[in-house]
Amino acid sequence: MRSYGQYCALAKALDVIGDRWTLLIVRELLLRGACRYTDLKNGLPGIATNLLADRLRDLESAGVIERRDEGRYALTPWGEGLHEPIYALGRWAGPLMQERGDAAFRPQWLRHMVIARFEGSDPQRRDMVVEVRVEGGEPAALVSSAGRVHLVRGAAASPDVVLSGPPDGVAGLLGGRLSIAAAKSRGVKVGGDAARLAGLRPRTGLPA
Amino acid sequence: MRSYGQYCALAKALDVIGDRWTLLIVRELLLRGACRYTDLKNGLPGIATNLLADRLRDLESAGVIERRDEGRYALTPWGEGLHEPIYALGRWAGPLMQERGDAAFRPQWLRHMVIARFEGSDPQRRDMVVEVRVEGGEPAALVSSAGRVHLVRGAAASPDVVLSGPPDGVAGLLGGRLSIAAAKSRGVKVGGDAARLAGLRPRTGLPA
DNA sequence: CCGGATCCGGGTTGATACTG
DNA sequence: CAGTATCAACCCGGATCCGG
Repeated sequence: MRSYGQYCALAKALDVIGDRWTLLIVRELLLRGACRYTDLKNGLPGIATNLLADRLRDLESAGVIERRDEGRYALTPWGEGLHEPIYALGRWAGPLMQERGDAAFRPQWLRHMVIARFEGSDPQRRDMVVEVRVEGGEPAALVSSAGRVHLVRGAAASPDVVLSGPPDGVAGLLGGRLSIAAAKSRGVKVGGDAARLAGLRPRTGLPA
Repeated sequence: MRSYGQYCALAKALDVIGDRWTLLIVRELLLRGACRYTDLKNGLPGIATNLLADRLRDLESAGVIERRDEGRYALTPWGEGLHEPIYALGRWAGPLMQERGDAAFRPQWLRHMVIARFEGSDPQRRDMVVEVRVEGGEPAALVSSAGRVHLVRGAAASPDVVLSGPPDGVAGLLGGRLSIAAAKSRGVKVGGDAARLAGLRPRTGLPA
């Protein structure tokens, strides 16, 4: 990318990650850890293969990613630091997630939404396990424990709540944009004690 | 901009602010409040006039900015929400600010750097006034009071410390990348009790 | 001077085909 | 699997021009 030529931190940041597709590549690496070329291509529907190769080269020479064993790509420690701006952007764009339309979806992106909303520790958070089954993806378990929320792969052993349905419905409910009733009307099935979901307590602005 | 067509909050955010120059326009509006077209053009050295007009149209139709009285452009409440991701990106890019080279500089960007590093309240922060005189700009006063740091226009009445010199030296010192000695070797003059600067206490990760 | 609009050359992106 | 090659379409940058 052409540099903005401005002695300003934001402009310098955009010199590195401002190109088209670049930040989405970092998103995939944040979500999934070290990835192979084909994993990235699959997690970035719509990218042209030459652009992916170009961006990976640029990111590596900028020091954001590095090549690991077996040709895997991974973020450097500095690259991991893009965590904060990326999730901040995701939270900002929450209102744009109302309609899915015909946009592509990958189940791993649900993890992104959960991190954006429940990141950090909240002592008042209730312990619980929510099984999440989004159409077209493998099941995952949202685990709230010791004040923190995680999303792990695989079905839950004994979930308190089970959520299943289309991506936009499940995402709207987990993202706090849809009430349980509204989510149901979008095709989401809620099993178990739905009222417990309120105990997840989304972040208010406190990280760490 | 062409949409990524992905049902992911980050991709949706980039659909809106991912175009070249767009986030820098928002930076100027965050720093200076409502701006006229010419103010923006001046704060964005290197932008082509047609691109500025295009971006302003796009941002308005997306709901990020709105036109006020006398043709001024201002952020909407949603647009103001870009504060967090923008300053997070600025903090991430701190290491890239080592060398100024021949990059353009505007004195108002110093404010951006101060916000990125000292944003939020810290009860252990010491009260003080630091006058900042960067070459080519009008003087400003960095005021630490009641745990918060602000940068206001104009010379200080009775500053505890006076900083003056070239942009990269002053920015390096305020940004924590240069020691006082290193900043002096880059042409920064430090008047008053330089040791007091340590009492500013940069943010550790706690907002609000 | 302010606030753009128009035009054009060159660079970037996107889609597809191809290769070790 | 992991890219490279090619080429058309689009976007960006720079210059110029125009109405108030």
